[in-house]
Amino acid sequence: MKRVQKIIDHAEQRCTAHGARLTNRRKQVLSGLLQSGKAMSAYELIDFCKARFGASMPVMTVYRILNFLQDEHLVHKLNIANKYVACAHITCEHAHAVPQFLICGQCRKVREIHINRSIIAELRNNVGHAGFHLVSPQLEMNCICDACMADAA
Amino acid sequence: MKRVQKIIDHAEQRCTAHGARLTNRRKQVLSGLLQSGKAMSAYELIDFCKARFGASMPVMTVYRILNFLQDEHLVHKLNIANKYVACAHITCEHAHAVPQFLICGQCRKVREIHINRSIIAELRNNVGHAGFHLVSPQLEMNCICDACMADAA
DNA sequence: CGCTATAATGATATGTTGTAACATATCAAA
DNA sequence: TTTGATATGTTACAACATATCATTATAGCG
Repeated sequence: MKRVQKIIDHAEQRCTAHGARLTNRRKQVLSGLLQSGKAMSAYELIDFCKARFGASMPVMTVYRILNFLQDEHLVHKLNIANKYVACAHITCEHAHAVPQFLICGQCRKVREIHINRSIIAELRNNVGHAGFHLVSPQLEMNCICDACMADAA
Repeated sequence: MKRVQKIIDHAEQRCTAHGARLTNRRKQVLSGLLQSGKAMSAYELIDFCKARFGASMPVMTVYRILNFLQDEHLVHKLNIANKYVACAHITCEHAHAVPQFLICGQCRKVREIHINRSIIAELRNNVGHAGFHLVSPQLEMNCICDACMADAA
């Protein structure tokens, strides 16, 4: 799991760069998400960390840590599924791009892709005209993946 | 409340047109959402219907009806807020356009606007390239409304 | 019309997700 | 070493949602 360690190191640098601390607990939660490689609910994540690291954590702690990681742009919440995923591009230096999450309604697989800036600009424009300001333009889409599509046929 | 009645009638026509039944209970739920004019959780909706129509409904019934109404494209679920809204354009004849929901993180106000077809096309295109098919491209955005923005300043 | 199959609703219990409120631990700086 | 800030733990509960089985309504048919 060299890859995960590298990402964690990178994340830690990013945190310390502005005075936030990526503590052990926080590393465990982030590692859990990274190692599992998929979206998990807070409760699934607790089980996973318990099994993997022997680290049993109260629910409250996990939620707080997930919020912290979201604030640090290391994790996203998928509202459609009530699950959390590690950001796919933690190691990117450039400002974090806008993620578009594709969630298969059948098998729950999640794919994170990124969006053309012009689209974001137009959405942001719409929002402005309606008397709102965009906080986070993260998009989630109800999809079916090709595999499930084929199964259904 | 002539306006609501008109919308209900229209919705009923649309249902019967393909053999679905807009029963009394279902009308009550839809009317509740229309009359309140805002997004409500299932439990809020129960209270509202109770107060307005004296119609007390078990939770299960409301969720079933909300699902039915979503299948009929008469209601949308806002995943960010776990709330439900009546579709703003029930009476439109044309195929239902893609809604973009702006949700104020402060006061929870919801605004439904619509999206340029070119954007949808591009999103759909992205999705296709990633090996998924779009089921419903409804967008939800974390926003702050101008009023709350002003208050904060 | 009455019968029957199907769809809709009701009732109860339980599962899942998330937060409030308050206590304790940890660590670094004064 | 005290103090203050941040992080974590504990308990209790609120909010959201579904499973299951019973009951009622409705449409369609003979």
